[in-house]
Amino acid sequence: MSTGSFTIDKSSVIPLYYQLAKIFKDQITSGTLQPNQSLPPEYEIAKIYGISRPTVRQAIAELTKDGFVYTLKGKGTFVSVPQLDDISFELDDFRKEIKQRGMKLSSKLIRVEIIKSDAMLEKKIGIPLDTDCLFLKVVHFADDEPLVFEEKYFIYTKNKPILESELEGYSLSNLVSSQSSLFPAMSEKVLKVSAVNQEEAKLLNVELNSPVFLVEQIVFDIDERPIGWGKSIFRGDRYKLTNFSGWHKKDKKL
Amino acid sequence: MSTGSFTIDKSSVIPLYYQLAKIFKDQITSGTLQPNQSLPPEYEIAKIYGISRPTVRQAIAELTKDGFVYTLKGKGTFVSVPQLDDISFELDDFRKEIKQRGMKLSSKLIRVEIIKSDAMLEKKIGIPLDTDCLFLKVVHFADDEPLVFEEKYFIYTKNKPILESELEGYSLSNLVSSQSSLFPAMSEKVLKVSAVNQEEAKLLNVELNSPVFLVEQIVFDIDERPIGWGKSIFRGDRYKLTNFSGWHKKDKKL
DNA sequence: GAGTGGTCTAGACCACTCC
DNA sequence: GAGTGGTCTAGACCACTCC
Repeated sequence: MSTGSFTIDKSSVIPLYYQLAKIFKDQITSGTLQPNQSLPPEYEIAKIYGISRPTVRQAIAELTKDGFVYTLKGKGTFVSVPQLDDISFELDDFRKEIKQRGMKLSSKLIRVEIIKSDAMLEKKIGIPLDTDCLFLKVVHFADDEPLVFEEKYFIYTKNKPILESELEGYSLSNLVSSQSSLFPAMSEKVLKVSAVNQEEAKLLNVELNSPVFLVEQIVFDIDERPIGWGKSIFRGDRYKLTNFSGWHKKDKKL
Repeated sequence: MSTGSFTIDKSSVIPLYYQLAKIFKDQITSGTLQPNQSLPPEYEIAKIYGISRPTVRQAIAELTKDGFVYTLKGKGTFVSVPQLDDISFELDDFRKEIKQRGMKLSSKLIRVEIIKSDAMLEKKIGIPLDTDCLFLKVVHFADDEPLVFEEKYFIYTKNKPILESELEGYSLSNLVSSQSSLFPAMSEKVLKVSAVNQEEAKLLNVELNSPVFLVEQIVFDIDERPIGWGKSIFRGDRYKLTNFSGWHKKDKKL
């Protein structure tokens, strides 16, 4: 079973380094090159395919980035063993996701107020006492079905009028950008499981104690000072996080 | 507040491209260079710092990889806007994690048998009917507290004797490697939330209906044929997944 | 047509590994 | 000391963007 040509076409519009990387990828995924086996030295690869060493290095950089090979200084370049046992999950912004599925996205502001940060906010997040903050509760719907419930606190430094429509649909870091003069530079998110309380059950239209995803987010400015905090609850019966690892689907996102 | 030198030291042991990348990183994180602002053209950067264009390009490749800048062909190189609203969670192999925390890891094999794959396995995973499979149930403990409950099915092609100790502690892809002649090349994992049933509650020593993380994994061979399936239940009161994104902690793992 | 990043060459010297 | 990848130079030509 041949998965591709083993020669380089110098007249092709496809870059030489890309053609070379493809050749090695094919040899690795077809088993011709086994894990931990070494590739020929760079100067040799250059000689074999009639190209320069920098071009060979560019191909190897590509293969390294995609996790197919690793290099050891002074020793050589070797085929990687695929990493399958780490879990790395990704969840795009749920607003994007709902729209991508062609569903109607809507949001409802349950509550909004300007508060002074209290001892809880100071202790839990590190926002200094008596700082002006906005506090929001929002429910997000897809095709009129409630899917996500969010509570957010963030430092509020602008004195411009607040538009409800601006508060409903924005993510925490967008809210901080638009409603304060602070610049969100870093974010920490923690994913937990939880069982819904009475308020959450009612807002999300699920039974009391239903299992849900709980994401707690803290947004920091460039000096690592916390400037916002959010809690999002995703219905467990409607959400899952999927992860692919290994060789095949790697270029999915490239 | 100066976060570093703005000149390159050619006599330093630190590579020139790395020094140059550091200069731009400092300017970006300090706000001297704002998001979407352009860097000088490559030939100009080369002239300014007295280095060659390939070295400048190596620095820019580094900055691109770390998410600080992006390039547009024919237009230039620009400072990125930090991406904060994607969720990407990572959970290392839980065995590694428990050991890293200095806790005692142990595993208990609840059940093991050789079965022929049935209609459920064929439908759910795609393993052909009547294929020899191993079926396992294992509970993993940290300091004698049950934390994870796993059920696994995978194709069994070797006829060598099975050692219980080999089955207890291995991850699904390691099990497939060691107990069959198949080569796991890709893995799909889905993370869900769930509430424990009676059996799971008893084994994990939690109350009935407690919320838990549920990870379903399918392992594929190089031709994308499924060769193993696993379900892992992580106690919700003991597990969380943490994620950092943005500019600062980026080099954490490099 | 001027400006930009993308690709490629043919060299050079270095630090590291392994004997 | 031989072999290897890491860094760096000084050029060349190209496709693309924008006018």
